[in-house]
Amino acid sequence: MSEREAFELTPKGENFSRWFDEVLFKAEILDERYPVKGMYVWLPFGYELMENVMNVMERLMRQTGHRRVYFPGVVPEGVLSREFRFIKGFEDSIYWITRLGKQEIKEKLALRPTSEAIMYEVLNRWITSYKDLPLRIYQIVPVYRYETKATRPMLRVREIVFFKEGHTFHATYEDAVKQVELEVWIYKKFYDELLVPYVVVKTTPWDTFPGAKYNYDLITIMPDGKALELGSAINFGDLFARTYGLEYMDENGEKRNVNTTSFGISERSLAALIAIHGDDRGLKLPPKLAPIQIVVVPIPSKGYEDKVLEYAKEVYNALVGDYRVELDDTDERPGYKFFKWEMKGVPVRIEVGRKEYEERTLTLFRRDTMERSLVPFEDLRSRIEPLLGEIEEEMRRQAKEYFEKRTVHAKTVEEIRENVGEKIVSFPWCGLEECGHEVEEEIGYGILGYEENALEGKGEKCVICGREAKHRAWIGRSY
RNA sequence: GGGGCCGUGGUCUAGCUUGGUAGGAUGCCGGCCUUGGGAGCCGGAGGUCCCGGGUUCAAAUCCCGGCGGCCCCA
Repeated sequence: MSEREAFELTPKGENFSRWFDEVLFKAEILDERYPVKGMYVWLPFGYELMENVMNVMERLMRQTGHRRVYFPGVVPEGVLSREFRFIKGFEDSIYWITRLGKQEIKEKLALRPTSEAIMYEVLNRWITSYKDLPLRIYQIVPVYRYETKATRPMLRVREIVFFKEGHTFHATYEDAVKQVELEVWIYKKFYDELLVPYVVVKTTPWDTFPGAKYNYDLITIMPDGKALELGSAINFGDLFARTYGLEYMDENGEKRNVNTTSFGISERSLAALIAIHGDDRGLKLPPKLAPIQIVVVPIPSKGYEDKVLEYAKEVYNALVGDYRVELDDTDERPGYKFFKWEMKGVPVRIEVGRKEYEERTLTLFRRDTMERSLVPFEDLRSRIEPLLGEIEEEMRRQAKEYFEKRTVHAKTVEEIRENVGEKIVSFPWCGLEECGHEVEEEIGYGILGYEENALEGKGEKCVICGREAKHRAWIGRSY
């Protein structure tokens, strides 16, 4: 990639991986040239975008009674390894601190791979009575996981920078069940706002997070046909609490175990947004999340340089304060600026040249459809709001179409085989473990999860045993 | 986990087979001319050739080891 091709991308349909790496760099989301594998520099534009994404989630979290906290980023080995089932899923991927300055350390410290152990260690002092429950907290911190597989920017990293993890504590199992339903609701609202399509599935018992009763995953599909896990809502029941001595006293003075859940998102959510909506010209950002919603580009011509620039400033001033707007008065040529702002996914561009100055009009360009329209200056403010809404609706429509094109419902194993790989395939499943395993063996991929009772009463038959199917299970390649 | 490709001014690269003056493009700085979809011309600055060791009169080039990056497959 040379600077000459600063605004050129490998076509997305030709090589998605390459397209994705290039767009992250050229749209100035990440600088991938940091000399530690799997760790990347977040550039200002990318950071602002990610902040906007996180703000959507934080708003939802606060609305539903979660409060932000901070727990330390290192944890002693003894605390971390107390729960064997827990560490089992992570033991190969932990970063250990084994020295302090020149001295060998007495007890190794781990960089947090997630924060359950760190929090639970302290929370048994916070929670003593039923009156302390429920407790809902979250934090946004980096977590470290030594990925042994090939790393990928934003998708498979060794430092997850924007890990937003919610942890909740409840008196009863039923309360925890309700909480997980709330978490799924939060996820849905969140990804609806990101314009990222998804399916919510329960994971199979044999693929459930170690130490969990069950968990729900949100799954989307990347342009290369692979499933990407977008988030997980986990019900631990009292399994974790028992290990860490999390107990409370109920109304009758009896000791009981706390029930806990956790859920989280990361920059993968942004990766999905970028991957699904971007095109061969770069990013396409939802108006609500774009760091710059509107860019004003003056197009000077001989003798009109000052007048055009003045007019462009007038346009800028009419919008600033209500919108995230930028006036690009840099000394570049218009064509260069067009490519640049399209790469960055700015939803609306306002072009202002001699013609617009003389007519007192504006040319509006929308990134999603690449269409231009001419409007009188007086109509600008009344036109811009509906336009941003239209762009969002169009992007939502495109996302739906995208998802439908990459999924299919199969009725037989043969049908699954014909489609899997290219698509993510759903199929009727009776719910029996042996039937699930048999599908996985026949197809060669794992079941991603199932939509619980989605097919109840629909008369569909399990693809293996032919009995009445209860669930719609999903299978396919995944990240 | 298996296989493959690669590392040279800020960026992308030529040179490596056959050891001998590091070349180009782009970007950057100054100037001129321009501006409706990546302009052009003139001048200028910018280099531990990823790191360590070895072979050699001589290493970007050959050998060994390490580090880092990318791609494909599972």
